[in-house]
Amino acid sequence: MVRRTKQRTAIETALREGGRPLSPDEILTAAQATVPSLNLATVYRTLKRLAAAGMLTAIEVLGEAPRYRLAKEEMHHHHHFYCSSCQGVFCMEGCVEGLSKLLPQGFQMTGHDIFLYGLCLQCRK
Amino acid sequence: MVRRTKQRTAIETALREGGRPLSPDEILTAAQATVPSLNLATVYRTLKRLAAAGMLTAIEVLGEAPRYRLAKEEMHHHHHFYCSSCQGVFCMEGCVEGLSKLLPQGFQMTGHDIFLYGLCLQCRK
DNA sequence: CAGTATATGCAAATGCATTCGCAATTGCAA
DNA sequence: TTGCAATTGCGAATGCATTTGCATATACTG
Repeated sequence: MVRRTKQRTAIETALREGGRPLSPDEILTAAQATVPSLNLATVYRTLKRLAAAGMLTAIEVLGEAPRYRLAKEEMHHHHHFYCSSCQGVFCMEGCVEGLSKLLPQGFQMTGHDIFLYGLCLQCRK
Repeated sequence: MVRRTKQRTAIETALREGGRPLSPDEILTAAQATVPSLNLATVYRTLKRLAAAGMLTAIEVLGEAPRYRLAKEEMHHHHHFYCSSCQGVFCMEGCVEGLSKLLPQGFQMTGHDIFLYGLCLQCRK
């Protein structure tokens, strides 16, 4: 039977209110504001449980630990922005046209990813 | 003093003739056609040396080992295609317009990456 | 051709994100 | 409130790409 613990609540709250995909460490830090004793292993266990329940989506980042987000917030097609100052990942609405014109002759495209790099609003100040 | 050994020659040849960015393992396999005794550690040592000399560019792949390519072949702006069947990475010419319209208000873009996924010509057959 | 510093192969070591074992803790049904 | 199974924290273990130590092999100068 699944129990509702303060660590799980804190982790899910962190994910829900993060406003952007979070790395396991970012989740740990955010949730420790509520449950200081929280352990990284527990974060991973909870992420795994959420993922098994299909409630979590992973966002891979080039050369870094993946970021996680509640699936329902990640549902629609969109892309990500990576802040090279704070290492944060942000979601961006919309997409672009004409990607298939990049495709080499005879290749078949099933999907795509776009990553923009730069400075987020906070770090730009 | 730097020596020209058959393993280095084989590794550089593999990179030069690969026609696409290669992973350390792909480089190992390709170069072993010439030097069967070649060791993965030697591949890494050679890649490191090339990188230190600025002759090598790394292409990060989501959740996988990076691919490497001689810098002069990677010079111009372009993007990559990942074949989900053979795990190969291919270069694509060209780029797309309108990326900056994705940018959230107040964010500053310094660069971008585009990855297309699908099947390469070989795997489609 | 000999001498030696550079390279190699091998296996062991690292660094890392992630997972596990286990004893102690804690929700929650009765 | 009680009892126990689900959870947790902790440290040790894993899996992985990559690096290193060292004895052996080899390229290259003289």
